Amino acid sequence: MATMHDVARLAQVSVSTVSYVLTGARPISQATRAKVLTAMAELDYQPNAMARGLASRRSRILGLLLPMDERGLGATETAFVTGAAAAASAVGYHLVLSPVGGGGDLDGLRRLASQRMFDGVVLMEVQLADERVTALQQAGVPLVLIGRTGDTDGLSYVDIDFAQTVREAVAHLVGLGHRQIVYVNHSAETLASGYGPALRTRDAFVTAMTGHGLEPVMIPAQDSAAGGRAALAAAFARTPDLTAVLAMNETAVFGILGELTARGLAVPDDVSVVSMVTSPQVAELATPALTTMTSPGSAMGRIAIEALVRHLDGAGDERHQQLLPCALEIRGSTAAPRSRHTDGG
Amino acid sequence: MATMHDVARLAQVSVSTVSYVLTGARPISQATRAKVLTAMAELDYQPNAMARGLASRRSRILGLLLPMDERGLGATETAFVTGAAAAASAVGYHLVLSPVGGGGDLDGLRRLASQRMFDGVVLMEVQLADERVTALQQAGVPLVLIGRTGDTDGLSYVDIDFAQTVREAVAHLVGLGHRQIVYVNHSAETLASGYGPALRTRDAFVTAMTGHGLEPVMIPAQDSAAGGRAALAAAFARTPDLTAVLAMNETAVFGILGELTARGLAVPDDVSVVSMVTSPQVAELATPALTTMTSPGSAMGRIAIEALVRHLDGAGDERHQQLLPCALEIRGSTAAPRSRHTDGG
DNA sequence: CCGCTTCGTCGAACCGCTTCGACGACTACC
DNA sequence: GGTAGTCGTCGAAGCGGTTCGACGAAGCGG
Repeated sequence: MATMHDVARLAQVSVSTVSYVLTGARPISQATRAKVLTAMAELDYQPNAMARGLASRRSRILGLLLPMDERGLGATETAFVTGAAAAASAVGYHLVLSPVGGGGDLDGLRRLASQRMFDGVVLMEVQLADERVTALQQAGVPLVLIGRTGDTDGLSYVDIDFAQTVREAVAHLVGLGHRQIVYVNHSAETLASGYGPALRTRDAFVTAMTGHGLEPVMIPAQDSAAGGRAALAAAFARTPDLTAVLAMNETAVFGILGELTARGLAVPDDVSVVSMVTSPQVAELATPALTTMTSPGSAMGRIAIEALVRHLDGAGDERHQQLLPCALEIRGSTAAPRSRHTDGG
Repeated sequence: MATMHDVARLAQVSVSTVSYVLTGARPISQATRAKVLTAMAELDYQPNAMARGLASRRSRILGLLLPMDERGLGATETAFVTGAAAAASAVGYHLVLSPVGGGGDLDGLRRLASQRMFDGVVLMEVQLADERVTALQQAGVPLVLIGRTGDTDGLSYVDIDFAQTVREAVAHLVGLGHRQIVYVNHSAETLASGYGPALRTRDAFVTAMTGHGLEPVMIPAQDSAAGGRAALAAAFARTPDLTAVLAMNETAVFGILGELTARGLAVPDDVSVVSMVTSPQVAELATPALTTMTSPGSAMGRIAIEALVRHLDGAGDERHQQLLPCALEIRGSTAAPRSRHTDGG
């Protein structure tokens, strides 16, 4: 491995000159620059990342903190992670995937932050009240959240615009003529734990339905196919003439579809289904393919990283707060309701 | 941020003594150790990762090189990545997710390797003939492959035992009484490009079927639901009385299921389906849930990292070569064939 | 009681880069 | 033509650790 000294010697200049050629921190004449560049090429020189990081106090490494308690990432999260990795790589940063124990491991987090390995971090799966955020802030690490806390004062975040997403989804169904729409949310425990997406979509659903003069019927469901089945059964018990299901639960939605088929109901002729915050790949797995509110997973990853890097490179300490809506993608699982009951109620 | 000097001053010892307390490279008396530890606690000292990396020439960072050309990772790859991240974190290493341009970007790879940022790397999606492997070897980076090249001499790798996996899958179907089994593989282009899993399962399928005295019928399919549909149509054209499908293509298998339903055929009563190298989460999305050869994604990630770290920490330069079979998990998509043709040919 | 190890600690030399102050050589302006 | 800036370059001092050689104090066999 050639070092800067080797390059300097070969080019007959000082080390600092080599450094300035590399960083552009000071002007260098064309002639000198050429000499140095030639020497670098000849020696196949690559700057040592650790040395650079130590001297400049910038590691050019970003941390992606993800909770590891869950049983694996969903398609949306995966898209987010790869989008973030690609974006980081594109701007010359490295991205460390750092699984952190869910919640309890605050000390571990602080230790991580104090090692000065990360120039900044992206924190995933933020809860409404999240002590990790304050821990990280106190450690002085530049921070971008995915999701957001209740109080976002002085914080940078990127999140899904759940209100807008739900509004559009409901508008789509109502526009098709649906009146009996049931919302299948995450489980009651998840709601109770303060999981932002579940709470925000719940509120948004109530608002949207009420706005259309309709009754907001909501059913919780476990994150599993069985949970979806059970939820659909519960939905029919409560609203026998439902014609549409809005689901917030990638896993449960397939159970819903299965249960629908088992009951001899066709999608979309008897019941329309919209799956929210869902990736196209998953949507295509169903037959018919699911109409979804497509999650901007990869874009969110990119935007989060770009915001973080902008904050690091630029001197400004502006906060980046952005909400991204999910895009309605109409596939085969939604249609006008078959006029079973023309006007009853 | 307190430094080692601060700790040394407070504990009234030299910096090197503090270092020895930390690394254990030399014996330190109980009394001194206690003084140092107390000082560290008082100052809330955390060693600087960059400085340590520079001085020790060990960054404690591992690279996970994944091709970024594809449209996102599947569930199996995701499990692999998270498994690797968890394993790295457990042994005190960091894991950098490094998307590298597929194939052509050899120079970028070399540059990456020369930066000495990674103590070692895990290379995913290895092709049968993969120049990235030699590039990395020449750069002198400790390396573990996921998948394997044609010639694995002197290389460490972890891969799926495709031969064993296919043998078990076929045995399962044959054991149920199936005789007309069609194998749906990846696309012809993928085969032609030298994609190991596709080639190895192809060969294994021929061997397994021939071993049972059966004819190995194989159909390629694009990696999409539509591809699965087309493949199934082709399969029926070629083998009208097929009773079982063995699929090597997580995406296509859902198209196959859809097409089966469209043709009025029930799973598993009319046609049994086994999906290979598939995660349980995906299996549960289908109705009925798919019988799979479950991919050991997370375990592979863990094993790869552990092998790499063992190689780094231990002095030994033994190679780690390991094949992991997929486990047969019987769910609802396989059953004995309905005796449509009792014995016909 | 002497010479030899072993133990515990220190000081100093790096690791390979960035960055600051200094300085000679020009250019520019009055 | 003297003074004041720029420009281009150099030397040296870090950045915060690790690690090696050295050395005094014990411990030990003869």
